[in-house]
Order: sequence, then structure tokens, then C-alpha cells
Amino acid sequence: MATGRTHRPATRSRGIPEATVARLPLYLRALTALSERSVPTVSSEELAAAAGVNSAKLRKDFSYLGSYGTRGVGYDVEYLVYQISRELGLTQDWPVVIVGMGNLGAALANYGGFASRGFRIAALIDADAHLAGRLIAGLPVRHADELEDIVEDNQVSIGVITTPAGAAQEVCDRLVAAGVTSILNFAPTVLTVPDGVDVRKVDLSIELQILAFHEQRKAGEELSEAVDSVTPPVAAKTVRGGIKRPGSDGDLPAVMPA
Amino acid sequence: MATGRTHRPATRSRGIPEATVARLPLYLRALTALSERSVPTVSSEELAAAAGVNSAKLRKDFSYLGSYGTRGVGYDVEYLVYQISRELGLTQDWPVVIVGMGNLGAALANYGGFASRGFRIAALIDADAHLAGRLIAGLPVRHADELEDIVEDNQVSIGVITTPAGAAQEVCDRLVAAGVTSILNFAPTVLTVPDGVDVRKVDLSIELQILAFHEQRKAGEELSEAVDSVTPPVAAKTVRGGIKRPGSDGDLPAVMPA
DNA sequence: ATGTCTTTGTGAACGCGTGCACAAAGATGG
DNA sequence: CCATCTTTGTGCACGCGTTCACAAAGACAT
Ligand SMILES: NC(=O)c1ccc[n+]([C@@H]2O[C@H](COP(=O)([O-])OP(=O)(O)OC[C@H]3O[C@@H](n4cnc5c(N)ncnc54)[C@H](O)[C@@H]3O)[C@@H](O)[C@H]2O)c1
Ligand SMILES: NC(=O)c1ccc[n+]([C@@H]2O[C@H](COP(=O)([O-])OP(=O)(O)OC[C@H]3O[C@@H](n4cnc5c(N)ncnc54)[C@H](O)[C@@H]3O)[C@@H](O)[C@H]2O)c1
Repeated sequence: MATGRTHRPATRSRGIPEATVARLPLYLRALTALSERSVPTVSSEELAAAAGVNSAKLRKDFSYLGSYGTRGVGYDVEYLVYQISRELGLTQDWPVVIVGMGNLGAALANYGGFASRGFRIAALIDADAHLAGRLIAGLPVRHADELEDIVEDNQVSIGVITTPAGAAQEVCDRLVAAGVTSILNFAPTVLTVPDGVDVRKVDLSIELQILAFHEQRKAGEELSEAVDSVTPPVAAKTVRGGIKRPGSDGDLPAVMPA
Repeated sequence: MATGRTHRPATRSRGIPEATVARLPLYLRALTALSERSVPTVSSEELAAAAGVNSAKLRKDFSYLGSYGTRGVGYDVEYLVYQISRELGLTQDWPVVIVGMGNLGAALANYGGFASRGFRIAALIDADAHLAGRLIAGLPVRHADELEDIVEDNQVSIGVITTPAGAAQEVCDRLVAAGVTSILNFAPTVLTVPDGVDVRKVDLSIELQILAFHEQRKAGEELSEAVDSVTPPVAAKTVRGGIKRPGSDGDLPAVMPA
């Protein structure tokens, strides 16, 4: 879904479906919560409810990892936590670098959720010489010149990009060249990477736009008119929830093609 | 993908596939860039490359919006920008509230990418009385007590939750009760919402764990041994990229079920 | 006007993901 | 040891999304 290339048949060997992999962290979180409450076992039904998924789907997901359940009883919480952690590679710790220590980068650096899983911030990097040396979340910001050395010295294989969009591809290229093979990109750009490098993106703006689409649809359905002619330069009227429109709507060109 | 319930046949009427909706913002971004460079038209091939998708997929996506292309030429950039904006509901502005003004909330408030699309921050909300009145990104933080009033007065239909996980469901419930019907959740929790309310989540931790999974797989493939017996308490050795393991790995129970 | 060349729009095939429904496994009680 | 009851593991069918491949549409030159 977010991998750079089309990715052959997803994961080949003992292929765990990509959709399943994406849900494992969800299960793990729910299981960890149960573990903290010293709950010994859970049924697929209970766990599925906690994770917000269908119970059959959950059972099928677990079946890809092997058969760790006991019929008539359910799953052993501790054992499942261990198995999923191992499958996700969380039994080792992953050094991570964050590049671009602005608003977002700083927020991520201060986020405790990193270390609680197997991730460790190896370094914070920024191109701004003014920031170099400053402490963020107890770590000194390193200058971008050192990027390659940092990645190699710390065996970093995961990089987080929180630079402006314009710098993202260049930063990405340098990370990859230095040995990083997984990138989490917060900049609103499409990153091009060689085969074998995974890219996942988090794009706030896109999420909001998707919500806006559904929001508009909900509003449109309410006053469901057949007003969707082919030439509707002024379609939306007083859509519920949203303020009508900015005073003058003339700033949108609305150029017709021919 | 992130809607609360199973959602009947996605979007019923002139149903644009959910997968297509999720790509429209991507196209829009690429088109906006072209527009700024005053490029008059693009072929599906060029635009697809810019957006990082397959060109056939792009054409099919556009076909759901109607036929806006000209064979032999391509698509009119300005016109397409307008059509997609309209389809996404970006021709009106959407007032948004952000609840939880900690590290992440503050970063989002300072993010310029909101306003550049049709989103306007109507208010910043926090439960901490100490924060109330403080300015963040030029806006005063309002106390959580005012949440309902703010949502109603500003006709807010989109809410962003950046509180700790423990408070997220309660905040969500209050937002929904006040009239919010779309929620973007950054807290690592599964939110339960009534039908008709859309929830999308952004979970950094999950993204990293998915990357870790693939990272581990890449490393495992390199030294592809058939060491995947059913009882591998000590499987991973010196996995490339990651530091071996935290000194003692004894903190993981590894409890066997029976 | 006609031919050529480019590019769209879409029919059709395929593969993945989802969820139902049920047989088998195993626990538990008598 | 047997009967009953719970819950897993999975076969199967269905629907969505992706991609190929190509006919048709239209621009453009002559
Ligand atoms: N802030 C948010 O809430 C938010 C939300 C969604 C997306 N984003 C995206 O995340 C990125 C960062 O956002 P931000 O608000 O933190 O921006 P910012 O301007 O506050 O921070 C960007 C930082 O990157 C550094 N930088 C620039 N070029 C660099 C380079 N080549 N190498 C290393 N560092 C470099 C800058 O010095 C700056 O410190 C942007 O692409 C933005 O679009 C931000
Ligand atoms: N910081 C990150 O980079 C990051 C990354 C991923 C996820 N998250 C998640 O985002 C959320 C916020 O993270 P953060 O680092 O900003 O935390 P934070 O502790 O810095 O901020 C949380 C804020 O929420 C406020 N709050 C608490 N209860 C509230 C309530 N009931 N109503 C309104 N406001 C309330 C607190 O006063 C505080 O200001 C957390 O759930 C975290 O797990 C953060």
C-alpha cells in the first residue's frame, strides 16, 4: 500500500498478507493492555472487539503465524504478545534517525511511544546550523553533514523524514545511499526509491481531504437533489456543518477547458 | 478502510470507490504543482508518474468523475484541479478543531498545510487550565469545558484528536455529541463511534512496526536459512541494520502455553 | 477531407482481502 | 470414560481494486 514499487507477490516466502501485517500492531496493543491487567487468556471474539476488527479475520490472521490458540479456551495472552512481537521484529531494537527538527520533528522526538516499542532514536538531524547542538528531548541535534556517518556508525536502517517537501527527496536519497532501507515520510511528496527500500507515508492533509469528501457527501445526501448536471460552476449551497463559503469565492479560477 | 462500521456498499449513489477517493488528494497535489508552473495540459502517463501511480489506474479514477480528458492531448490542468477540488469538497472551507494541545497538537496548529487546502482551524482545545488563553500559532487555547459551545457556534464537523490515548474516547464522544461527524485520531486507541461518523487514524507507532516487519524480513532473506522450526526461542542473530539485541533479552517472558 | 498518430476510456481477467458458516479440537463436568 | 459445550481454524464464495490491452476518439499535418 505504501511500498515504493509494485512489490512482487508482496512477501514471498512464508508470505504473511500485507493486510495482516498491518493489523498485527493493533492486536499487539490490545494484547499488551490485557497483559498489564494480568488477563491470562482471550477469545478471538473478545480480542477482536478490543482491536476493532472482525473475529474471523483475527483468527485467520493468527493462523498465518501458526496455531497459537486452544479450542474451547482462546489464546494465551503472554504467549501471543511474544509471538507477535517476534514476528514484527520487536524483540530487537531498531535505531531510528529523524531528519528535520522543526515543529513535527520535535514533537516526534518528544514522543514516548517510540521507546515503548522496540524503537530507539539514534540521532536527530537538521540542516540548520543554528539548531546544531541544541537539545531536543535530551538529544543533541546533529548537523545534516553528519548524516552519512550517523547512519553507518549506528547501523540505522529506518529513517523518518520531517523536512519540508522540497528537501525530502534529497534527504531520502542520502539516507538510502548511506544504508537506510525503510523510510517513514511525513513530507507531502512522492518519494522515489530503489527496489528493496520500503517507504510509508503519513499525510495529514490527505486524511483531512478524505474526511472532507465524505463530509460533503453526507451533507449532499441530506438534501439529495439531482443537481449534478455536467456544468455546475456553483453547485454547493449551504452545506451543513461547513460554513457556507469564504465571503468571496472568486479566488478559485474555475476555468473551463474549451 | 478507516470508517467506523462496515459501511454499506461504500458510497452508494454515484459511488466513487474508496480507493479512488484516497488518491484524489494525491492527484490534486501533483496538479497544483503543474498549475503553478503554468503547464496547460498533462497526459495520464505524466501525471501518473508525478503522483506515483499506474496510469491506467489514474484514468480509471478520473473516469469516475466523468470524462474530463481529451484524447490525443491529455487533461486540462486547471480544469482538473477545479473538478477534483469540487469533488473533494475543497471549494468550501471546513472549520476544524484540534483537541489536545501538547507536542503534537501544537505542531499541527503551526502547520501551514491546513489553510492551503480548504481547512481552517476554528479553535484549539485543551483540558489543562494552565494552557487556557495561551497563544499557539496565533490562536488562543480554549478550555475543554467550552468544547460543545465551540463546535456548535462554529458549525464544526471535523475534529482532530491529539490527546493521550486514555482521554481520546471521551473527547471523541463529546465531539460527536456536539455535532462532529468526522474525526482524525492521532491517539493510539480504537475509537467507537455511531453510524454516520467517519474516523480515520494516524498511528506513527503502527507505521514503524510495519517497517520493522519488512526490515526484519529483508534481513532474514539475506541469510536465508531454513531456521524456522516451531520452537525458535532464539531465532534472530546478528540481523543486519539492527543492533543485535538489547543486552539482556530476559525481560520478555516467552511463556509457553501448556 | 483524409490519413496518421497520440492518448483516452473501459471491458475483461485476475488476485487479494473479507466474512460466513461449520467441522474438528479440546476443555470441562459428571 | 463419555457427553456436552465452547471456541478455534479454515473452506468457500463474494466483492473490490488493479492491471492489461485495445478500440475509439480526436488532434494535427498535409
Ligand atoms: N507540522 C505538522 O503538523 C505537519 C503535518 C503534516 C505534514 N507536515 C510536513 O512535515 C514536514 C515538516 O513540518 P514542520 O511543520 O515540522 O516544518 P518546519 O519548517 O517546522 O521544520 C522543517 C525542518 O527541516 C529542516 N530542514 C530543511 N531542509 C533540510 C535538509 N535538507 N536536511 C535536514 N533538515 C532540513 C529545517 O531546518 C526545519 O528545522 C513538512 O514537509 C510538512 O509539510 C507537518
Ligand atoms: N508526539 C508525537 O509525535 C506523537 C506521535 C504519534 C502519536 N502521538 C499520540 O498523540 C497524542 C498526543 O501526543 P503528545 O505528544 O502531543 O502528548 P502530550 O502529552 O504532549 O499532549 C497531550 C495534551 O492533551 C491534553 N489533554 C489531556 N486530556 C485531555 C482532554 N480530556 N481534553 C482535552 N485535552 C486533553 C493535555 O493537557 C496535553 O496538553 C498521544 O495520544 C500520543 O500517543 C503523538
